[in-house]
Amino acid sequence: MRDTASVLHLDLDAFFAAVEQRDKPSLRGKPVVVGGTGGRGVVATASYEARRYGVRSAMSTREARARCPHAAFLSGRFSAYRETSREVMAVLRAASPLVEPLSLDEAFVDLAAADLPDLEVETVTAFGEELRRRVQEVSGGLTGTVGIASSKFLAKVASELDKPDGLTVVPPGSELDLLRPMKVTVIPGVGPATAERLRRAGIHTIAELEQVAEDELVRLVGRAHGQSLWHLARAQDPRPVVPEREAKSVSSEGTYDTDLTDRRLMEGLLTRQARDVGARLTRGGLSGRTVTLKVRLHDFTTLSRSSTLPSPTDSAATIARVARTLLADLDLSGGVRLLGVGVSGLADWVQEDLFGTDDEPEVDVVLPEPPRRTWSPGMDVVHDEMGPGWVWGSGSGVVTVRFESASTPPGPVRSFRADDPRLHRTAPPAED
DNA sequence: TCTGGGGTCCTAGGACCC
DNA sequence: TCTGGGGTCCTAGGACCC
Repeated sequence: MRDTASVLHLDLDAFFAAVEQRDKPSLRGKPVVVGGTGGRGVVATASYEARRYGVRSAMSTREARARCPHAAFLSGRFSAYRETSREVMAVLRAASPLVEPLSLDEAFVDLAAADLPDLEVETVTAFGEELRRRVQEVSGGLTGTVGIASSKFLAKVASELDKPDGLTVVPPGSELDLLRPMKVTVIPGVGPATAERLRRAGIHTIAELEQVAEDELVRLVGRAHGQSLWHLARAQDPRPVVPEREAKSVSSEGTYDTDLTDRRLMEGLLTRQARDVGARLTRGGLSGRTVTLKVRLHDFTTLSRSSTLPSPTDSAATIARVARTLLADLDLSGGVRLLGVGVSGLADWVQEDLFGTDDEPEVDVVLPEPPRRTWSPGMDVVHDEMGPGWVWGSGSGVVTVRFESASTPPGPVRSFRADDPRLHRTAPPAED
C-alpha cells in the first residue's frame, strides 16, 4: 500500500450495452440486454434501463426476457467492443505508461508513473475527472466510473461506489474506515463459495474478517486465499500495476441448445474449435504443449481431460487429433451440453523449443559499463537474448518492451526490471 | 428448457527425480 | 528390511473474474 492515492481504476459503465446504444440511437434510453440469445444464453451486460427491471449480468436470458420482455436482446458485436476498448486504453496509456487492462472495459492506471506535479488528493481528483472526460470524448459518449486509492484493491472498491458516471477518491489513511463496515463480498476473489464459508464462521463484514487470525483464515479457505484475505482485511495490497501480461492459455468452447449425443458430430465440432484455437495461437505467435478437452454433461457436471505433448504446437490438426482422442475415453451417455478445447503451457518463443535452448544457464550478464537506464516509451532497446525491441511502457522500476523481431507482428511483450543488465539502450531518449 | 465464453489462479494427489 | 524428504511436472477439478 502506498502513502498516496496513486492507483486509478476505470470501469466503463454497462459497456457492451452502451456501445449498442451509441451506435443505434433508437436504443438510447431503452432497456438493452447483450448476451447469448439462444435457448441457453446468459446476460453479459444489461443497460441501466434494463437493470431497473432486475436484469443482471450472468442471469439466464430466459429469465431476463421474463423480467423485461420489451428490452432489445442483442447477441453482441465484439469487434465494435474491441475497437472502442482500444481507443479508451489509448487514452489511458497517453496519461500514464503503466496501464493494466483487466478486460475490454476495465483497467488500472498507475498515476505514480504519470506526469503529475504531485499526488495530492486534489491533483489526482482533477486528473481522474479529466481522464473521464477524455474517455467520453474518444468513445463517442461512453461514461466510465473511476476509483482512485493507494492500492489496486482500494481503487477497485472505490470505483464501485459511485456508479455510473462517477468518481471516488479514497484519501490515504482513510482506507480502513471505508472498508470495515463493508461486506466481505466486496473483496475481489470472495464469491459465493468463499462468502458461504466465511458466513458459517460468523464473518460477514471486513471488520469481522480483521479480527480473525491468519491461521484460522487459512484453515477456512485454503492457504493462498486465506493469506490474501488476511492482508486485504488490513488494506494491505502491494500488487504493482503490470502492463501487458502474457497469455497463459487459448481456448474455444460452445454450449448447444440441445444436448449432443452423436460422437461424429462432436468430433466435427471439436475439429472446428481446434481450427479456431490454432489460428489464434498462430496469429499471436504462440504455441503450447497441453491440450485440454472440456465437456459439460446434460446434468451440468463438467469434465476436463488433458494431454501434454513433448513439444509445443499451434497446429489445428494436432490440437483436433488430441481432443478427439481424449473425447473417445469419456462416457457421454445422457448427452453433452458443452464442448470445448484449449491449449495451455504456452511458449511464446517458438524458436526456444525448436532449437532446444530451453536450458540456457541463468547467468547475470555484467556489462563493463552499465548503460544509463532512463527508459521512456518509444525508445529502442536491445535485449541480450530477445534482440531489438522498443519500450512500450515504463515506471515503478519496471520497463515493458515489445519485441518486433519475433515471429509475426505484433511481437511479444515482456516486462523487465528497469535495472536488468541484459537490457541495452540503442538510442537516446527523446528528452530527459 | 435454470446455469455463456474467455480467461486466471489454486489445490491435491501421484509420478518421478535426486 | 520401517516410513525420507523436497522439488517439479502432470492431471483433474473448483472458485472466481468480467
